[in-house]
Amino acid sequence: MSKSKYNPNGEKVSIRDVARAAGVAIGTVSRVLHDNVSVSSNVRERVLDAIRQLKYEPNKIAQSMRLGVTHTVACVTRDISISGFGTIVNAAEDVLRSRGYTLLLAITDERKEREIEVVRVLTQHRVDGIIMTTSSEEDIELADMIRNLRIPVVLLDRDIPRELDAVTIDHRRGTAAATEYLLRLGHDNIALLTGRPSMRPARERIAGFEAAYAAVGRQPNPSQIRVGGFSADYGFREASALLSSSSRPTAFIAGGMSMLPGLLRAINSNGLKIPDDISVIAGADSDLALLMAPAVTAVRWSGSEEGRFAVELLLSRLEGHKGDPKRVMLDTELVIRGSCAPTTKRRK
Amino acid sequence: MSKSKYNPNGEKVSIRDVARAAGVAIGTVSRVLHDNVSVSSNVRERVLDAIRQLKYEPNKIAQSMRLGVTHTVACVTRDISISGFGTIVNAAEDVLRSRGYTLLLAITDERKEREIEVVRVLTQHRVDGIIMTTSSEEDIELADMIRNLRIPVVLLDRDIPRELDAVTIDHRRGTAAATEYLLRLGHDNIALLTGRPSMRPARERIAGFEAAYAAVGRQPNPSQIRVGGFSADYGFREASALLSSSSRPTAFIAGGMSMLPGLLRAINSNGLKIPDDISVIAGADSDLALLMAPAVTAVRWSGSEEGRFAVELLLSRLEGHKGDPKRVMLDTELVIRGSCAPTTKRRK
DNA sequence: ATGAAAGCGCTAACAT
DNA sequence: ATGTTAGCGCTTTCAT
Repeated sequence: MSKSKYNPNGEKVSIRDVARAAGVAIGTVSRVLHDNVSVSSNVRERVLDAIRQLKYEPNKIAQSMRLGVTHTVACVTRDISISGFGTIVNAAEDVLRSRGYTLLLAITDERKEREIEVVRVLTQHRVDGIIMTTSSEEDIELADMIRNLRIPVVLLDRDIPRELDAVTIDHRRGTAAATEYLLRLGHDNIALLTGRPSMRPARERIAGFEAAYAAVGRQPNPSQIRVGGFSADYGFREASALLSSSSRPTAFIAGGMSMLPGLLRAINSNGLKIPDDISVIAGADSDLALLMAPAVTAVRWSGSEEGRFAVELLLSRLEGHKGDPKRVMLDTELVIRGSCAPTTKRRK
Repeated sequence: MSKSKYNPNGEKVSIRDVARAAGVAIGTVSRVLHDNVSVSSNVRERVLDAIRQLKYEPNKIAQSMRLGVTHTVACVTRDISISGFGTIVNAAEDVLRSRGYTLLLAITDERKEREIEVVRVLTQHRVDGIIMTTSSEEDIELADMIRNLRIPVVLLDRDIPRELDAVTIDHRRGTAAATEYLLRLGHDNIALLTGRPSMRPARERIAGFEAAYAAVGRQPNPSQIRVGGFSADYGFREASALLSSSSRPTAFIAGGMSMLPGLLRAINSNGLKIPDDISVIAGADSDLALLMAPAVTAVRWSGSEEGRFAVELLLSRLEGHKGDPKRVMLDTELVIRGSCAPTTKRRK
């Protein structure tokens, strides 16, 4: 059979083997592979047959080498065991695949050294572009490294470096709406748990929080704004501390993707009941928020859109689009559920 | 400055540019790159300098071309917005990175055509190995396709094709323990919601379910075993149907990674209370299970270990290990929380 | 210790 | 319409 004839050891079959089997030159094989017009249907058939016989798969490594593009895009992010991130990556993969790209994934654990190392390796792999979150927008070394990249980069929920495209979330409006809602329910001691202001999502949430207070002529108590990290553990620690402090908040805003679990743990272990003892708003929606009893009021946006837009921005650059940095900001919506109660109704 | 001298357009810098800048042959540059002994410290320094000056990054595409390996591994899975899958992929990426590999990710949505297409593309990218779940262990075409791959494949929670390495989970024991526990609480009408038996996790759960019944000399009612899919939606639909059937179960086992959300939705919308009206066990642990009030009793295993073992098996093959298929089965543990009550205590 | 050169698989420019 | 060939960046063998 032709397989043993032209590819005796069952080894890797190359375009050369196909050419030999079809009795044509390799250039011709390449032509049929790329639907190039100038090839007779007779020859085309023979080549296609040989390809099937030999189970030939074009070598994209060699193509990349020759063409200077790899048709790969990397996504660099903190932790995809957080389902919000998974949703973004999922959506990104979907549109990338449908456009002929393959996704490389790198997890950074929000650590700068990892981010730098990982981007270096991706550069060596000659990915065509990168979609990423960074652990800090203030770090010069990080910013320089990204800026000096020779390939387009799209930021996820970051807006520095300014010269890059980015898709961001309107956390400011989301958090303002959440705060306003709590204020209207009579809460005047609201705690905001979020990450470090060196990251946009935290900055924006804080700004929204303060804006809502300002809109009613007040100011939040700075000690009720906790800005140490986006992790569930941080949420747990700070919530625990606040709950046992003398000025215990009557409401919490969990300003991060994985902060609600930590906050709930703290509330549970204090034996508090939502919403009777304490009101809660999640700064990101999740199954957990939706399915708790009572369900948790949440600031919602579409992670799928976030992923999709990021890819669109990137692909547009890869297709040669020049011009100023593009920013896409996604709306947020306050989904009111059962986790907040008016203060007047509160027992004690 | 040397940058403009040797790399005038600020374009891609190659080993040739480095060689020129250092005044040596490209072979020599390659030698210092690979810590090859035979290079004088004098020359080595000059080369290293040039590399720094030019910000040279070796081209892994060219290396792959030359060496025939890409140092990339793909993970092919259903949906990483499910946090259980994210945990596996996270862990896999971590050990891959630490061993010098880069992860490619492909999402299949559990659809056969996608699995086939995606594996073809990954083959073209010449990934060194693949870690994957398949949508069916009975599909001949799928099995053949995987078997004919020229690279090592490690299955995640599947055991067919038999000739492949795999890491599996002891769902049988986990589900048996869950069932036994419910039986001991007095439940005799337990529903099992799980996926199609063409996938190992479903088969094993059913087997465990039946084994636990058999151990007390009974048999489950076949109509209480629903085996149509692993999705939250499926869980919701079947749970809803069962809850409004004449022989409403007194307990549910949600046998899948994302089935608990669906089940809880159904229970909520029926206005039922856990555990008073209905007992629930999750077939996989999650934040949701942990943080519900009451917390949901769950069958737990380590997704991180699953990901890590899968990579270890794969790397061992990549390092040349021959021999029979290796199987690693991870233990499960029934974590008892507050979502199950004895039947005698049930109101009604 | 270092240089020179072949060749990995492919595409595209150039011949015919 | 088809064949031939240079060259993408690299590693490694063979000289020297």
